[in-house]
Amino acid sequence: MSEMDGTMYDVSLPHALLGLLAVEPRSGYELTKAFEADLGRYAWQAGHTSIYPELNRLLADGLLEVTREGARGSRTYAVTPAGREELRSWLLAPPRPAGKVRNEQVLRMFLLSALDPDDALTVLRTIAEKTGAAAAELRRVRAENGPPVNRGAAGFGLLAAEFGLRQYDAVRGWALWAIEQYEAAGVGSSGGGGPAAVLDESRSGSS
Amino acid sequence: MSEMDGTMYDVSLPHALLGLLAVEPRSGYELTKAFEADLGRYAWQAGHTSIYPELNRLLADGLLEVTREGARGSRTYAVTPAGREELRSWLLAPPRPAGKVRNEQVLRMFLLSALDPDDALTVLRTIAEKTGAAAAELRRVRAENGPPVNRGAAGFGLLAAEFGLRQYDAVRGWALWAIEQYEAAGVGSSGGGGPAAVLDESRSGSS
DNA sequence: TTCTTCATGTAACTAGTTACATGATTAC
DNA sequence: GTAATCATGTAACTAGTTACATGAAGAA
Repeated sequence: MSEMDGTMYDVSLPHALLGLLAVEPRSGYELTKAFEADLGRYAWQAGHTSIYPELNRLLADGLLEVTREGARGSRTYAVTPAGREELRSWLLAPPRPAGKVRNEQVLRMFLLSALDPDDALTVLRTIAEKTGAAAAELRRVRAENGPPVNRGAAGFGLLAAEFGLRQYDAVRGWALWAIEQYEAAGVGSSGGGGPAAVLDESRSGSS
Repeated sequence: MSEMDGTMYDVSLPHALLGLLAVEPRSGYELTKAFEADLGRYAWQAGHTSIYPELNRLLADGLLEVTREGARGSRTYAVTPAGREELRSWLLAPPRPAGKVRNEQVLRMFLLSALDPDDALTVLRTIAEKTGAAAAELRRVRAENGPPVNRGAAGFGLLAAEFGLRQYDAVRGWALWAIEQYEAAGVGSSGGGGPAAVLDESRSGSS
């Protein structure tokens, strides 16, 4: 094997698993669902094909233990003291500057300035609309039945919902601001040319 | 080869490159720096070892062309009409629900509920502090010399800076909110026990 | 008994990183 | 001439995805 000497784990899937299991012991199958519902929506995604091997690795490393073997071969995992310590030290350690970011949504936003202004406005309006709807939906769900998901698992759902909400609002606010900038620059009515240059002076007009 | 029939590209590195080059033709080296400075900070990261092969692929696909060959073997790439069209259709296409998210920072926040409240508060305070400082710095830089980076390349820097700012503020706001929740639940003074359960009722106290 | 869901796994592939390697140009 | 930076690349590895595969348990 290669799970050796108590190693670094600067990766994150293992910590996501430790975190979910620290809140509440679960089986691999349940973890898979948790990723689809909770974590996967905002923070980290993983399919069962990543999860199961990782669980076995964490087990071999002594960070997890099997607390129950149920029907059709299911195993319920719980975090060991060593696992708790690993999670704690990872969370308390200073994350590398700004952390790893790879967000397709954000990428799309940034590439807007490469589009011609009319297209950019279309995209911005869609973003504003979608994030507005998503935020409203989240608010509705939360108001109706408290923590939207994971009701049994305490704070997780609350923190996540609030974070998602603020995130949506921030993105929507940005989109609306960007639309204003474009419109103030006279796009959409006066045709191309002069003042649009504020946000997009260097497009070569090609194609 | 395998760059065949005008294919799907639901990936994103190629689009990031097309986007940057649509704003302004650059060499692979310059793109690498742009990823470090601009895009890489918020949206997508890539090292030169991913970029160069990808440029060659896009070139072979006819989405890019070499417009200049400079000193020590440098090639300046520009987007072809086909490339512009590819970028445009990708940006206008409806992104898959919520987009791919894999953000380590966000993961850390979510796992907070797995920590005991005192540790969680420490992390939250650090987050609030760090994002506050980052936002202040961004504001300062922007106020001083307009678009912080990429001054020659038009709107990109402006949109990015504003987005980053709102993002920082949102995260900071969330962290402060979360701190309030924990404190309202009586953590940090009254010791563990009763009301802390609001945010963390199910920690099994094990170890 | 058939279909669905639960529950786990392997194999092949894709994307991206780290480490290694090379050479040209500019600054001192 | 020596060091730093510009500029590109290859090879080996890691992480994660998709497709494939299996079987048990419960519902119809």
